[in-house]
Amino acid sequence: MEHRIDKIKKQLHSQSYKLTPQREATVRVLLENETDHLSAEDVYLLVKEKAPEIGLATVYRTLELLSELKVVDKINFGDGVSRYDLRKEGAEHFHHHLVCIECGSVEEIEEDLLGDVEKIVENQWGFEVKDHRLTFHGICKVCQKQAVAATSTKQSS
Amino acid sequence: MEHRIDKIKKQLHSQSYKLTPQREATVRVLLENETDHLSAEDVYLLVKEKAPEIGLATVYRTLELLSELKVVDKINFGDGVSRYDLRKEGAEHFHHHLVCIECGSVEEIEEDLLGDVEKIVENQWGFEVKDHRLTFHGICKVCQKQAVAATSTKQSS
DNA sequence: CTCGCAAATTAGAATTATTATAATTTGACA
DNA sequence: TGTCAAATTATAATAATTCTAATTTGCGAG
Repeated sequence: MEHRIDKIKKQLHSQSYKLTPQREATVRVLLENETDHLSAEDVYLLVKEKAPEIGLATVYRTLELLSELKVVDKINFGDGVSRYDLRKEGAEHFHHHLVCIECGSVEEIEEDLLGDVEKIVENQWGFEVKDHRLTFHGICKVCQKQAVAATSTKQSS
Repeated sequence: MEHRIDKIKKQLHSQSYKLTPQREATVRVLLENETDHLSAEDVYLLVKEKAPEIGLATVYRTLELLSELKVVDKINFGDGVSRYDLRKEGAEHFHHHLVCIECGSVEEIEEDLLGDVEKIVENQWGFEVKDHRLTFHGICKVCQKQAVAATSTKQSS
């Protein structure tokens, strides 16, 4: 983890930003909750545990900054809040998401599934793709099993 | 257009909702601005021209309702506002968007480019896809041309 | 036809997320 | 050590959306 913090520190310095204690605490929270899709408020509450003097506005500003540096991506699953998601090291593009409409769980897909599609868009629409957002809405594995279980219970009773 | 309104009316009735004048005015605005990706506020202002007595809350409720019925899709391009986009008649899935990071223009892609990708997700992740959101961020045709023009001007001067 | 009721609508207040402001603090560097 | 820009803080302001309570609408029973 220290390695990744170091790397982010260098990225900041290369743009002449500093890794202040508040920023470091925020980054640590993001690293520790990498799979969680935290909202700004969530991050704020978690950071506050390590650094109680931090202000909400600072968290917002830090997340904004990390977003500019492409360290995190800001996403929106349709509820009114922005969520902030760390990019994997060296990832060129944003990863994809599977959002379950039953239980609300969010799964991530690292693989880039869009190579071919991007080529089509570039060739056929003349649009130079820089980044993408892809989210699938549907039923996750767990909820599918539960649905099957519920059905068979009903039938056998 | 009347045909499409009729169809929406039937959809509403099938769930025992009514097509009130306010709702009809809202639907008309959406139909007349089909390519525009209006925000709730935009819709409100346009509806107000035809039906000045309408309230903002009603517009929100109507858009919410249309969203449930899958007549419109609620999208979010990362600025803080939700936008509402009519589905094409009979479209199973939501269409895709190309958002230009230079000029902010939004282009739509009707074709379903994700058939193969959805199969991969279903087979490999066991996730039953019901719908998707796909947005590409990049440089549109027009801005690409302008960039080229600017470069060559600079070189020749 | 009209009465009553449920659904829909209205204006405006309330809530939530986010951004701006102005004063204060911090820390690198001369 | 003193200075100065950058960063942070608390708080106020704004923007988007939702809630509330009172009022209106319009269909179906009588």
